[in-house]
Amino acid sequence: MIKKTTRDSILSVLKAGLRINSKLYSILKKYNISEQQFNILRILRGRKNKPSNLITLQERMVHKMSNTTRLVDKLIRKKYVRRTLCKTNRRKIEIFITDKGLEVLSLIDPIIDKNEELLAVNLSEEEKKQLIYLSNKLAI
Amino acid sequence: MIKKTTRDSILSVLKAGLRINSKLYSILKKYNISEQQFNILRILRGRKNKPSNLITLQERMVHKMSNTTRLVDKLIRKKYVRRTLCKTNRRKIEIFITDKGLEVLSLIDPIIDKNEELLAVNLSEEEKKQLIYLSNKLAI
DNA sequence: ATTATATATTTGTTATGACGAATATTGTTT
DNA sequence: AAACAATATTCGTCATAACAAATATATAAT
Repeated sequence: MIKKTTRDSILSVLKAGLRINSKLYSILKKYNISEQQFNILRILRGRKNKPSNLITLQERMVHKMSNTTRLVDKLIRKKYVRRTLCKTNRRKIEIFITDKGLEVLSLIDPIIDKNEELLAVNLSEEEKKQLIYLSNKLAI
Repeated sequence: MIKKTTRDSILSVLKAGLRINSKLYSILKKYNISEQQFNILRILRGRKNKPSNLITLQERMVHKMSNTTRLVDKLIRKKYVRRTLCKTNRRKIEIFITDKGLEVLSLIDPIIDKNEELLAVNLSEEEKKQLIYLSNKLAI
């Protein structure tokens, strides 16, 4: 018989994750950008001018691998990223964030930050550290 | 400037939630049942023989409201639930779990339980309680 | 009674996720 | 070099999520 605390700890984290997800999602929606697209833009910015290929992106994405090809397609259509063929290895593509992509990020970032602060407002600094520690030990 | 602990606490919980999700999903997939369908079946079982309508289900579902009508459709096709019209209020439908639905639950339950225990294996009883407390304070 | 409003469900549409197959290129083995 | 395996990406398909609109019934207001 499974312990109630076991089940509840998993359920609590699952639900908290869903609440976070839906909050961030509702913000990004206004900018006509999906969470995963946002995630890709942030990864690209983080890599400065180093090019990224699809596998690099997939590895670093928060969410499960979806269809990164098509996610990038959508970002290209919005002119937030550009894609070129890798010259040394023609199987690879190289993906860069554009100035327009950086702009939209700088627009969204402070709003996400503010909301993340709101999401965590009930936790003290010590509690946040504890939560990081504990949730990292869950489900690995 | 947002604190690293704030951002990390949210990211850790988000990722832990995704890990839980993907673990449970991969189990249920083998039984050709989605998480949300499983969730509905458990809710129905929990309500014994009391009928449930769509709104009851929606309120209790862990995941965001998807399309409950169609989820129930799929469960009916598998003969795990049945649906009748409410006699006193013809806007409502009444949904019940069938014996076949109960059977499939009793098949899956122990496997889910075992995996939930595995997911939480690195946490002590005290830590689980702490995690429940902290994650419930996040994102509300 | 007629109109308006609220409730409960269903349906249509678009976008995305999951996953496997297909294609192209590169690297390795014989 | 030919055959084969490994790597990187793209494409096809189906299921589901998100959301809006439509439909049907019930309740309330005039």
